[in-house]
Amino acid sequence: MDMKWFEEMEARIPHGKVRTRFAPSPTGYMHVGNLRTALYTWLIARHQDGTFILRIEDTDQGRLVEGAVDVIYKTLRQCGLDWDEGPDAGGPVGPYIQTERRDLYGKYARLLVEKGGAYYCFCDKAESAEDSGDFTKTADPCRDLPPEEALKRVAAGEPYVIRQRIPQTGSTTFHDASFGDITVENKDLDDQVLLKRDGLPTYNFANVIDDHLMGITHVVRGSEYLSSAPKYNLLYEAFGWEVPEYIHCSPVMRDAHNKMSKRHGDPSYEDLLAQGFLTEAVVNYVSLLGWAPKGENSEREFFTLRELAEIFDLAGISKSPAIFDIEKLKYFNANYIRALSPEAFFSIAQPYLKDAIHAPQVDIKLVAPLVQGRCDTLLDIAPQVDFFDTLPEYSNELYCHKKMKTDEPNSLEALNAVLPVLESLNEWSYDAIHDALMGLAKKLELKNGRIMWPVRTALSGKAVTPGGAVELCQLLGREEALARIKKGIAQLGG
RNA sequence: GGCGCGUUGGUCAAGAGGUUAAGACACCGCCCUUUCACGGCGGUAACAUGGGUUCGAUUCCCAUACGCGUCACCA
Repeated sequence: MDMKWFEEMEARIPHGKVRTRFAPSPTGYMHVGNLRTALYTWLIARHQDGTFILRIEDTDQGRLVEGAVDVIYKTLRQCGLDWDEGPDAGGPVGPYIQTERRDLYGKYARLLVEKGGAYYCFCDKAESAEDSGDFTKTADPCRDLPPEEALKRVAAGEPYVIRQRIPQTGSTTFHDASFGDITVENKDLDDQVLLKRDGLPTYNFANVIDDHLMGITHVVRGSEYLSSAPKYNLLYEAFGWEVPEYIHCSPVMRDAHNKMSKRHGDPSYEDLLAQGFLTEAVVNYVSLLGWAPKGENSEREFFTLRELAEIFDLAGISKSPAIFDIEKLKYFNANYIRALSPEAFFSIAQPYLKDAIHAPQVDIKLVAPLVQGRCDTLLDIAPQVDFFDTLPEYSNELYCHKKMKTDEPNSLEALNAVLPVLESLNEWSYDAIHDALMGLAKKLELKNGRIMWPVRTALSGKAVTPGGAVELCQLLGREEALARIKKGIAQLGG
């Protein structure tokens, strides 16, 4: 055994700073839960001015999806989760793609056999993977094979796996940053496979090796790995390595019983963008699913990524699962949309506006500020502005509003009074229209609403519009506005 | 089934033995307003259950219930 090589590997490991890693399997898209794991992992690193590493776990070639790695890159970049080391960025402890590290794992597995922490197993799959009723630790005949004999059979080309040798007695205590100490009896742990028959490592083994070799100080992962965690300690112990801090996160749920999943039609990060959500809102909301700021910040909910990095604290991570609530996401999104500068909003909203408004005289740049404060998602824009292109069919009941004190007859009167006033306007500007309409109300000694409501109704054919009568007049342009008022008069029987 | 973990309003959650048990979303009401929305103000609504420990338990311990995870040569 070439101990020199192992020493060199050890020598590469950086020490002293916090190092975290996000280690996704490239399966095609980023679920919300994945995104949250990436976020927490990144936050832990950035909070302590540490290093964030991207590692691709692609040992399961069967599940590989074309282009999936690009989705990961793209998502992390969009979310602002920059990585310091990774497949593309390089770094001192590469390669950062597991299939490019495959030779490593066998060497470490054999090293572990020498150290007594593992053994060769020649059993058939069926022989040790017990599926009878009560399941206990496998009584593997290979466990007690004399080393020389095992080596001889390996040399003879007999197929084998390498299993972890777990003590028959005693117990192992594993520490997790949010779950605390978890103690299990060693007899309840089974001799898991470390190196598969094909020579590739299992996830559990590759993880430990890579995390150690990459100098990872904080391991963030899903709570589904909690039960296998004690075995990790035994592995580290057998190698004589330092155990990193573990942070297990409970899942993001779609409801009380099910995890969010593509299968159930739950949205991935990309889906959410397509549904008109802003990245910043998604990131902010997701950060709060399973984590809450402590102390003085415990009543705050809106945070930029920078602010999160500053205050992120392991103590705030929750042990119980959190249900993803699209309504609350909408609330965050609406707030982020409103907080945008008018220019920023316009550039984001432009495609949606262009898609919905084709009438040439309508200036979408003026429509934008009217809708900015009125949508939860970008998808809410189109249905609000559809009346600009064509006046919808509407019922005269729309003219009746109790609070405005309007009904069909007095709406007709109002429109009849408004028409000549607007027709005689020589300047079709917001101020001119506004003054004319308000002046008319005053002159007739009517509440503003008595004039404004019928006008807005005639112009839009809707009960709810972005902007009021004046804005709509201005945006529709003289010709179209007057035509719609005439249409209203006609429809009211005038 | 064994083992592990979890359980504060519909949802996200603060709280760490003594509190009128925060705050936010949603919901309802009022105000503002040329509509709606926004905004402001207010309201409804919670410690899974049973035993301990304690002068006192949402908080600590033990059961029970329910839920989730895991028990692969998948990750």
